[in-house]
Amino acid sequence: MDKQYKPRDIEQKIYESWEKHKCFLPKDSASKFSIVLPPPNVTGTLHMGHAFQHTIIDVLVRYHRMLGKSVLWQPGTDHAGIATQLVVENRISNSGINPKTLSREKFIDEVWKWKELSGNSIINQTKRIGSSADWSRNRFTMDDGLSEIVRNIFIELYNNKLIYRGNRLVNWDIKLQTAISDLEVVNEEREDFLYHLEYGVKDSVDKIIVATTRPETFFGDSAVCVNPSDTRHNRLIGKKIILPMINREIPIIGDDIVDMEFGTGCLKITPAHDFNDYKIGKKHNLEFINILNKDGGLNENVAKKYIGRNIHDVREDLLEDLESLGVFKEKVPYKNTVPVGERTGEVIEPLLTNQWFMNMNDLAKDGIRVVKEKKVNFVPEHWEKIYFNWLENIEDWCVSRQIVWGHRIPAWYDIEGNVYVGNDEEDIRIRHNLSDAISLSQDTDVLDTWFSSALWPFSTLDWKKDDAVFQRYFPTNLLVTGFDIIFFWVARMIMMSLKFTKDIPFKKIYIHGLVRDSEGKKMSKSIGNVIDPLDVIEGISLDKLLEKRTSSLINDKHKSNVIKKTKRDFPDGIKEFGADALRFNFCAMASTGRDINFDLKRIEGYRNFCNKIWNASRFILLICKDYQYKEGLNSKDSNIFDKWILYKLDNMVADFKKYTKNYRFDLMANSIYDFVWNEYCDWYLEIAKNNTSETTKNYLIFSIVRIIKICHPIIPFITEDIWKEFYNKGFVTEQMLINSSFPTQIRISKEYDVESRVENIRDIIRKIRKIRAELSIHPKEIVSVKIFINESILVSDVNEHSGLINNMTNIKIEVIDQKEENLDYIDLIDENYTLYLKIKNMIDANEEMAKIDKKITDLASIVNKIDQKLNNKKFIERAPSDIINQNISNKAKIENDILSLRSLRDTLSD
RNA sequence: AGGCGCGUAGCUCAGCUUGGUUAGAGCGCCACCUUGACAUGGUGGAGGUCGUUGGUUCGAGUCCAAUCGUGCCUACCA
Repeated sequence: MDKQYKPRDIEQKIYESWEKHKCFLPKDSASKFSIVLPPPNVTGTLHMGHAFQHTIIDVLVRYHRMLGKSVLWQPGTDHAGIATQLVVENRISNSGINPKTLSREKFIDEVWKWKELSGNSIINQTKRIGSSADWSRNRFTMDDGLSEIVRNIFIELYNNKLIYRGNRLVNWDIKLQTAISDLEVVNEEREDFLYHLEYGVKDSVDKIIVATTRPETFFGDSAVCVNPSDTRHNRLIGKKIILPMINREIPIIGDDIVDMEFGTGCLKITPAHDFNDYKIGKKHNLEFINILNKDGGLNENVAKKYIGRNIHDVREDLLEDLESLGVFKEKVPYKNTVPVGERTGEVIEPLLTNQWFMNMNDLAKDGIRVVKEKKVNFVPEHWEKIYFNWLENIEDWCVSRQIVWGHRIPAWYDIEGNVYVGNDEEDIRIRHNLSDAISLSQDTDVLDTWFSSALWPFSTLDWKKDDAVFQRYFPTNLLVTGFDIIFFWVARMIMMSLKFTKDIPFKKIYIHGLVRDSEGKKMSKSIGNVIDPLDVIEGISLDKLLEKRTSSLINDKHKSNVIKKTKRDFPDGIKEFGADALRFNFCAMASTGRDINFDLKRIEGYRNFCNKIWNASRFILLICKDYQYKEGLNSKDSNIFDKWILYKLDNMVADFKKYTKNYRFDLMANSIYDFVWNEYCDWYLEIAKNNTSETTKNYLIFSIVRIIKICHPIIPFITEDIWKEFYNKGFVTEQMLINSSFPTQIRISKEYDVESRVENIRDIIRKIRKIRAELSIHPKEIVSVKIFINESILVSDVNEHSGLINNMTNIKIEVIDQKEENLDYIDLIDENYTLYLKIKNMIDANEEMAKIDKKITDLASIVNKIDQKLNNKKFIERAPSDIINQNISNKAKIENDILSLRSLRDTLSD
């Protein structure tokens, strides 16, 4: 083995060998563990969120696999309708062709071509972080099988009257020219104005002033609304006004929805272009006047000179015209929130269109019920509130999109516009008894991407296709995902599974935080603060990083800033840390919080940890070079440290179990880190150096193998590689670690008080080291130490392990049977023993005495605090006795320490 | 406007569910150490009035109330 661990040399080879040996396929076993991967977009490249999520999943998957279960991790990708279509349109544009000129079929061909070309790149990246998914079952939402399920479910929902077609107001993105979900709309706060428009009232000298943020929609107004109890205006209710330029007469109506305090107290009503006005329009039976074409151009319902102009460009011109007509009087500054398309940045227009909707009422009720009944559990639990809140206020889901990439809606129309829903044209003709003479054309819309995603847990698990697979792995055990798609995805999967499989899709939902940059900002290509997980694994030079980060900036203004920050944060680029370090880091960060700030410094720490394990293994291999390992442990010859490390390992196994159960991967990582480094390497291995007996060798191999196994789910590459060495030496029998079994507890007998005996020895060593360091004794100086002990077991332990103590502290220790009176020694007093160190004339006494005085004062103040408690009558009366005793014994211990320090001080002052 | 998080060491975070040792970890910092697994290392150390105020309690980082700061989500008054 190399002196240093080099992830580059091992990771890819190891992954290939796992695949070659088909290690990711489910084994035969009575108990199962199954999980579906939230399918990433085919457009995507692996980002930190994926890497984090996959790590968490993979830890659990590997753990359960080592428990001998039949583990299925079902992977796949999502076709991501709009996102993918945009990417492909861009590609086509870049090759000099206008994508709009391509036929639907040709365009879809192009998408498939592109999907084959790059759609699988994310899968290859996923493999780099070690995900042990069953790639033989890889699925894509547009696969034939999945598409068939999508169609069938649509048809069934339609036949059940749960899907219907309707003319409704939807969020329209004029750039994409499609409806989008309100979840894809972000509200942006903008400094804007309230525009006051003054209309003359017909057959009256009265004027009425409306306040609006969108003057350009006045072409679509069909009423002006005032509050009936508003004495300024209510007498005008029932009269009419005439809209300027288009000379349309519209009524003044009354409704107490109008806030009298706001603006002018008069509200213009545009039922076809505003969600609130839509409701008012329905209520008062107003005219719905659409003024917009699908591309955002104004239609023939507006004044002639504005026909064809884009609604987002006309405001200034229109205001000028209205001003000259004396209608526009003033504008007042107003902070407004504007709906903006998440993908395009374009202001979203509510638009009346024919769309397909899914009635969500009953589905939502079932979705709420299974979580309320704890059949499905959120981890952490509080996320269920978010889930309930959404489902309780759910509206019908607009499932149609006016794009071409996706599952085409299985509906056909005859020339009269009658709708027929069915599998294909032939199916429809048979079902509805339509002759070939009637020409049918299919709906051009496709389904919202999330429609097929909602079916993912059962559509990928061979629902209605392979009962054995479905029965075995569905429902899945767990879903791991981010809180940002609880609405988009989690809720819909639950509802659709309940509806169609009559079962929940998963028992638990582990919601993880969002990975942010080290300053807590969301990682975004347009901000230029993205860290690519592959760059952390493989490393990247500063130049390349700069290029990456500046190439997709939305705004060139930021460029210099991005360059400056990147240079500051990564002066030498990013070092190569390897997938294992990245994975360990993700586990350590996976606490209950909502945000995860990504800090490269921490990864470096975990890379070092990997190196530590590497070297510990290497050390053991060196020591046990020609050793014949004997399965099983010979406890007769083992010493207290051997027993102690077994005991600690048992705790480790128990911890791991506990932390997988409560999904505290951060505590899991910390507990492993602490044990391996601070107990195993710092103590057990150091101790073992002093005694390389056969028994010890056996314990060394036994213990490191357990550690490698326990660590494997988190850091699979390095552990598998080390395993190979152990396998070659004949120390383990299973050829591959991934197929080995997870350790169970040994439950070592408690006949020896191993922990406290080892703790005593460690304490002696720590005390000596500490005083040596504090008194600045050079490490090479051998110090004579005597120890007087008043506990028999400790006498024998110290005698037995005096060589060890000597080596670990560079002293010469001697156990004496009465207290030492020689003034050349300084003494350290403990409850069970007194240490005498011959270092008096090696040090600067005054300096040391000052240090000791400070420490005595500190300890005295703690004693003081405890005394206050103990002197408090109420404390003695009401506190439980073990707490009181704890305080008493604690006080005694500190007083002992003080005594020891005083005595040390006295010795020094002599 | 409501809802949900967060605020603990220079930085990143545990600890709060179920109140009780001298509040922990990693990184960083300081000193010393080229000790034969590892300098991606070893030994020792410094550093915190737990955002603020009040309350409950014998006892509060932990429970309650208020408040400030901060982040997110949902719904929005044109």
